[in-house]
Amino acid sequence: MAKIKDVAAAAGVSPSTVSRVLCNGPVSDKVRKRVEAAMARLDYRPNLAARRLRSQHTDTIGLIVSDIRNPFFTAVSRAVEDEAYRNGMRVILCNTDENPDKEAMYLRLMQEERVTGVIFAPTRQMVASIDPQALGFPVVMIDRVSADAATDAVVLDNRRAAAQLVGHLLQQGYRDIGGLFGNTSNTGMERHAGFSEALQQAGLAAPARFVAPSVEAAEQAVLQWLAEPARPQALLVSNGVLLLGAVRAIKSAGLHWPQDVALVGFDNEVWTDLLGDGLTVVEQPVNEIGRTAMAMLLERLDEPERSQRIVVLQGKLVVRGSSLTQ
Amino acid sequence: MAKIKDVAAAAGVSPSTVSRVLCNGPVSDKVRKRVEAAMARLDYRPNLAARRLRSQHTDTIGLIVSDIRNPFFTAVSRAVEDEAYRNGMRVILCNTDENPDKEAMYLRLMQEERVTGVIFAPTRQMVASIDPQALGFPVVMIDRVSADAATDAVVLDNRRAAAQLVGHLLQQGYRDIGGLFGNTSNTGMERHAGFSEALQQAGLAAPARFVAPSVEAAEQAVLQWLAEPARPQALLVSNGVLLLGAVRAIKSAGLHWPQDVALVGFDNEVWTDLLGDGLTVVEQPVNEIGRTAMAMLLERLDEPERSQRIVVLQGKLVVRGSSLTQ
DNA sequence: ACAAAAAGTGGTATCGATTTCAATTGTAGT
DNA sequence: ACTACAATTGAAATCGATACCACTTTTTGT
Repeated sequence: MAKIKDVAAAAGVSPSTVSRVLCNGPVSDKVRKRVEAAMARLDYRPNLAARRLRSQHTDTIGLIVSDIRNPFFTAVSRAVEDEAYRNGMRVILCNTDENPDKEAMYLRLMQEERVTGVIFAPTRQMVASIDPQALGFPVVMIDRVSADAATDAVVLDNRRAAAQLVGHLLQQGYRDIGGLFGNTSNTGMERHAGFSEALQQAGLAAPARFVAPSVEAAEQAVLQWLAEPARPQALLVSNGVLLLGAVRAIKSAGLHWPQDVALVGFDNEVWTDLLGDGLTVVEQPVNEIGRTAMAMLLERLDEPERSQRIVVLQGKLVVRGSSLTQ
Repeated sequence: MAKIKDVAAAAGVSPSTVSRVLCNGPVSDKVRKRVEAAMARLDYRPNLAARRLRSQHTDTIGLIVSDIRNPFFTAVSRAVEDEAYRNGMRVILCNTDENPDKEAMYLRLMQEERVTGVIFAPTRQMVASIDPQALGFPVVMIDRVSADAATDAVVLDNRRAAAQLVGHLLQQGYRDIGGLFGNTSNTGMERHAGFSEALQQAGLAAPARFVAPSVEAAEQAVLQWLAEPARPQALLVSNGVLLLGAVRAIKSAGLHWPQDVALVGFDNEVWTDLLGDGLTVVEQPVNEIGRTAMAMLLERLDEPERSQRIVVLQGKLVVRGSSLTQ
């Protein structure tokens, strides 16, 4: 494969000049044409490893999420990648499965890659132990981070969103409301806080359960909960994955919403409007989260000393049949 | 950030020796311990760009798909990444949106990255024009490739799967069967072929329509088709994305399956068993496709001269209520 | 037309690792 | 104890680009 020296020789110029053509440096039009012709003739491809080593910037960002199969992360990652490629950067995607060891391993890998920056959806545990300053690259946290975090971050207003769902249920006349939350992420904790506060303000109990962030765990938990005598009239579920589990549980118990149990949740996934009269959910602005995270990263790179910033986005309440008493 | 020379100095050895520790070369235990201690003390992280440049292998593979938000590709990509990281390789993910220009651009990028290999789900257009030999790295095609392709590939037996669906519909007594296919991928073409053959063998017409691979396009097409006087009794839809569009169309037309129109399709997505009595689909072995593609790539790297191989996997017919006449 | 400034070009060092080859040390056999 | 051979180690070259500096050529202003 041709290298820069070959191109230089073929075009009758020095390697420096070829490099300048590649990087849009100052080159006369005549020479530029000649060099470009030589590149085309030799089918030249600059070696990115060499370029990165010498120039000391990798134009690569890391995106660390729990599981790309979670539609929330799928959507965010697509937005991040589009924005990254648009800015001439590449993305390395890592799935941690909510496992702090994997998180640590991938952060280490990011250091070896000398990435320009990282967008990170951490577990609760990692949020507590991480020191973003010591990493050597800027980090923008998404999801799963409390509003007092010590890094740049893009988050949903989780408390408010949960409170909105509770408010809607109260308005529909429900009083016996249970909450199901993921036990590994900060997001779950925040949504739980909003849920509790809203119910307490109404003078009601706020029974909550916490499960591992998987469809199966949620299905199991909801099945059991619905079989108990003190089963709630309405269920609030803290994300799309758990919501799917809840749906499966309710169906396999032979129950129906909203008659037997009302159901509301997070994440407006493609199937939420197809089930019966639809599921009431808070929709997260997934594209905006991804785009904003990438934009914040770029701004931080531009201006390393700017003060840390947290962007709080609002969810959108989408009311459908699963929570309407009519 | 510490470099290999610093570690060498701190451990009182030469850079070569540090390198040998890094690469599991021959080093005495005593020295290895000393070097590892120095690495830990200095918080050393090898620079992957430098290592790649010198060693001439990047341990990076490219994964080029149309859109990671298509659940089929989401699942495949997760399988590929797991397998890759397990083998000490990294993955660069690219979304082409079925756009041949983007495909070409990303292939070029892969060359600049000097990737070890690529896993690629190409459009029909690209399949026709690409010369995998000229790329400089091995390619394993997935999905979207006909059985006579000139590269390694992992594909579903699309003809047979489509024929299976048709067979099932025939057995249920349907005679008026329409097919909806994506117009950009080879997959759509193959499934159409299987569909046509099966119906012709039964002496029946095989009305087919082709649309852009998006939910909206499918919804539009199905809405229109169902409004025509000669509307089919049963509809076969060629992938999960189009299937979602068909579901939306049937719902918004106020129709029900299987009474008004039977519906069968591809891709066993999470929501397919939640709608009414469920949708009959052919499930693709998504994990196996990803794992196999990665494994084939590794084998090819191991043995560049082995003869080209195509692995044909079988789909699994999952019968649900949407196609049962009872 | 001339000085000063700007633009274009080439030579060489360098990024941070691995590789190659030579040198040294250690080990075993007789 | 001496040779032969294996196991470790170090010195220097190298991967393929860019950065820096010096030099030449062109442009600009007066």
